[in-house]
Amino acid sequence: MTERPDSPRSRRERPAKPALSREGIVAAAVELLRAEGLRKVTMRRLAQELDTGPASLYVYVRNTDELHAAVLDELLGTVGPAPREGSWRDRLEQVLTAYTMMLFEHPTLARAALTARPSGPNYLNLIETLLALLDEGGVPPAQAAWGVDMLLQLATAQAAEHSEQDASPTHQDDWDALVGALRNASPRTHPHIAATVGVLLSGPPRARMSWAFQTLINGIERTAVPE
Amino acid sequence: MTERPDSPRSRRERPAKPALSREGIVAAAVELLRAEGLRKVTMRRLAQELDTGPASLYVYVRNTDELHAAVLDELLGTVGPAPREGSWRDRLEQVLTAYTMMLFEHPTLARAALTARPSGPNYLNLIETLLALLDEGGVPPAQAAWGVDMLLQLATAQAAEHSEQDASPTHQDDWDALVGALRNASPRTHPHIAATVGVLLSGPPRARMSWAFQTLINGIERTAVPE
DNA sequence: ACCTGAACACCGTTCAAGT
DNA sequence: ACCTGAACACCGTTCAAGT
Repeated sequence: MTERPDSPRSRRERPAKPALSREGIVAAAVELLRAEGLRKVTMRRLAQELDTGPASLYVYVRNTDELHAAVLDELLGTVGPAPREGSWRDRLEQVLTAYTMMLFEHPTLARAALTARPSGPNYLNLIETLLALLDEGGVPPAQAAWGVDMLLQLATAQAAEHSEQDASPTHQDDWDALVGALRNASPRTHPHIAATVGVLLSGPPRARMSWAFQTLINGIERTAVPE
Repeated sequence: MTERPDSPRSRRERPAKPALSREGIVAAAVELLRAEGLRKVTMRRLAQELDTGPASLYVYVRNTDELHAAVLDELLGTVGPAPREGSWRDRLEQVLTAYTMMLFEHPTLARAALTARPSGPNYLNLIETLLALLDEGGVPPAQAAWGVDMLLQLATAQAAEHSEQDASPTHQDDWDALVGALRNASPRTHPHIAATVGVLLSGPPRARMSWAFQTLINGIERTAVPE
């Protein structure tokens, strides 16, 4: 299951030397992300892809983090608007799930998103959608406002953590080590772990994700913001 | 406000060439983290600190991620046991806050913790403590089990995101850009953002963190796990 | 003004060769 | 067996110099 670059030049036939521009750079970065993953979206590699030296990119992009944030906002456009059917709760979960799924495909991007917050139009639209749904559900505006932050954080963290894509051997080993440690926990020193280890590790990821969103929504509904 | 290595050899006088061992390596990594931050905890730099070549470390540590996970578990020992005073809710929040604060000092480590889960004894103890407190609060075991995962995820994500330490100019600029974008959101296209922008950005970080923990605890208390 | 070659100061990881 | 020098294949970012 190795990665295919798909085709080094897609979209158009790439004229000999397209003029540099921020949009062009970001577009090339997205293309590169799709083809080879974020780990390859480096200044040097991107410059190579654009037939120039790395220094040239710094005219349009402050640094690597900013580049990644721009890529994220671009991908956010993929998520699409809220569905029209179902309860506000279901629709809220659907939007969050769609956002999470998009990030699942690019775990490294999710990790970046946790720190470098995007501020592009697509991110704003997402926030607006979430606020509107919470409002529709009768959640007081203050709780909705603080809650949106948590919902996005949860979605991002889920993606950064559980990403199935990231089947790197190390990741798997870490997980196995944790599972082993939990299973072997002594009932004497760690009674609660021993008693609950079955549930601790149970449930398909989808079910846990759904439960997580509902749990957080329930909390947001019921927890007043300090005045 | 530049970083001081404090003193290249601390603790003991460092004999000419201490024998390599996993513990020695991890200890040196923690020392290096404290002195210069996780960004400097690289295989090469660590090897240099230990007077050897980078290849030698690979005998004891699988790779950089595993090294970071080991460092995290080591720091977890710092967090200490649950307090004895106060309601289970307060104590739960205190433990989570202590954990978060520890991670706040090392944002990069928090980011790493999101993916490379530790499985050392200190991590197990933390899980046990959280389970015990939820149990004391009468939260059904299944909800507590899934909830612990979320609580740790939230704490980690908070640290990775809001870390005040990470006052890197880029981070600040990103944030300013987002604030600007929210403030300028048109009431026509983004009515909910426009109406709520005050609260969206309000509140001291501590208050928001506390609210976030309480919100999640409330949700966990009230949301049944699918059978 | 805009662009970039070349350099600086780093990385992780592997492996053949040494002790 | 255990250890490691040296190499491979990369990084981000800066800046003096060119057009």
